[in-house]
Amino acid sequence: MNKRNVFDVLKERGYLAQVTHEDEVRDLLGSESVTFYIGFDPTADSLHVGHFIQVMVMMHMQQAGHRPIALIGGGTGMVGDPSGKTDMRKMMTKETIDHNCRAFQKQLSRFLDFSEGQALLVNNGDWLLDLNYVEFLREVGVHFSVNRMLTAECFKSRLEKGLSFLEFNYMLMQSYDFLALYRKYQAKLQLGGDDQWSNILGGVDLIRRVEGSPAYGMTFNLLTTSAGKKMGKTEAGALWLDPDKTSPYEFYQYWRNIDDDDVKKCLALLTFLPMEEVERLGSLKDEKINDAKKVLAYEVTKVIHGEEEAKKAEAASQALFGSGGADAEVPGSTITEKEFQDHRNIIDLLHLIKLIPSKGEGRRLIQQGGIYVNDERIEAIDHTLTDSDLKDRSLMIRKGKKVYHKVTVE
RNA sequence: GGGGGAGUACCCAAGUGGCCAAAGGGGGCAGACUGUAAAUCUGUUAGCUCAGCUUUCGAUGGUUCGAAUCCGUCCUCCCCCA
Repeated sequence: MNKRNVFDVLKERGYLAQVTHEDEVRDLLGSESVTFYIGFDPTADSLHVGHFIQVMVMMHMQQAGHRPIALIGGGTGMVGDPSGKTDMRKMMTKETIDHNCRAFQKQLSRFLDFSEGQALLVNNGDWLLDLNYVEFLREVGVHFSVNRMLTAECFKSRLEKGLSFLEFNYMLMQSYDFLALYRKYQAKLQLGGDDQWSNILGGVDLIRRVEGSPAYGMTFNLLTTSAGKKMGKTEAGALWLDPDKTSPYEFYQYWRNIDDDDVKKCLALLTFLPMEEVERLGSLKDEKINDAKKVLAYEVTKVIHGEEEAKKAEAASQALFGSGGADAEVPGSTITEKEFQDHRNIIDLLHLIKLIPSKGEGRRLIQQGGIYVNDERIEAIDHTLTDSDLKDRSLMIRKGKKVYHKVTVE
């Protein structure tokens, strides 16, 4: 542990948003192995890039010799965090939550070393679900001032739109998590996205009051674009870590196409490249910054999907957009001879391979000149494909400028 | 529990008997320009067998030649009072 203080690393890379006690936390992280935790609520069956920032932090921390606890919110998920949300969350069934928890576990174990207790994975359902209401109120509830809670930033938007008592309790539950982890594993530090600030403070205060011991909290910047919007959104919704929900190719392409202004930030937050390299790549201008985007896309894809998938995605992108070899694995689908014969009409085929959600959309696309077959623009909405369109039993369809889809007939 | 208000397409939001598949904005998609970027401009954005038809304005049942718009019931949410 002769490395730099991880606190400085996190700060330099731009993760830090708020810290409860900056100097103390820095000293602590520099002097001993600290057990810390980050919670993940199982709101979907895969983590997405928003979560990934937190995972990156955990990796940095673990590399620096600290012990991460990944907390999966099997208990808090039953309530739903109202922080920053404008609408009430849909209540999820217990089955869904369990299913999502397992998916999270699987994904997290790819990024952190859980062997020999170097990192822990716990589920707060283990202690939250069997709580006795009155006991909980007496032990935890007494320490919370409703007056103060109401002034918390995280409830602000909900005080205008409505907030149920169920969700109002979320803060207490998360605070109790911290206390439980403190007691069980001596966790002294809770990390989280900046939207978790109020919830984290709740836990820090609770431990200080109940145990009379110091506890700390620290939040990280959310992944936003330079325009301030949440990043990691695609037309299909979030950018998922699950390759079945967002393919490595799509994933790679997302980062390849990111705004110039966001390149440097993403390199720092989402890759392990040394900061000198981040600085160098991030300061490239105009066309040159495309090189930085390629590095970014490759590196992020590598961390999440592995080197092999990253190379494939890179090769496919090169083949489609550059001058690379044509035999790379480009995205596409395989159909049978019969399906091809039955869908010779271009719109039918587009619909079959799910490149368009409806045939009306297909007509519009063609009328606007957005569909290409083997690099030739399709002009008529009743265009019919022939066998001679098949080159090597396949044809390349392009939708718009960037969506490539190779159809192979078997 | 009493009183008031609201539920409209992916989101916000106009529309209060026919001219409404429904203004406007956001977002999405496509075209132009580019650097597989951003900004900008243009078009488009319920479905289908597309100059025609079908389904949509919280749910359901009515009134009417005709309803997102009127009436009844129900559901959900918000505000004020208790």
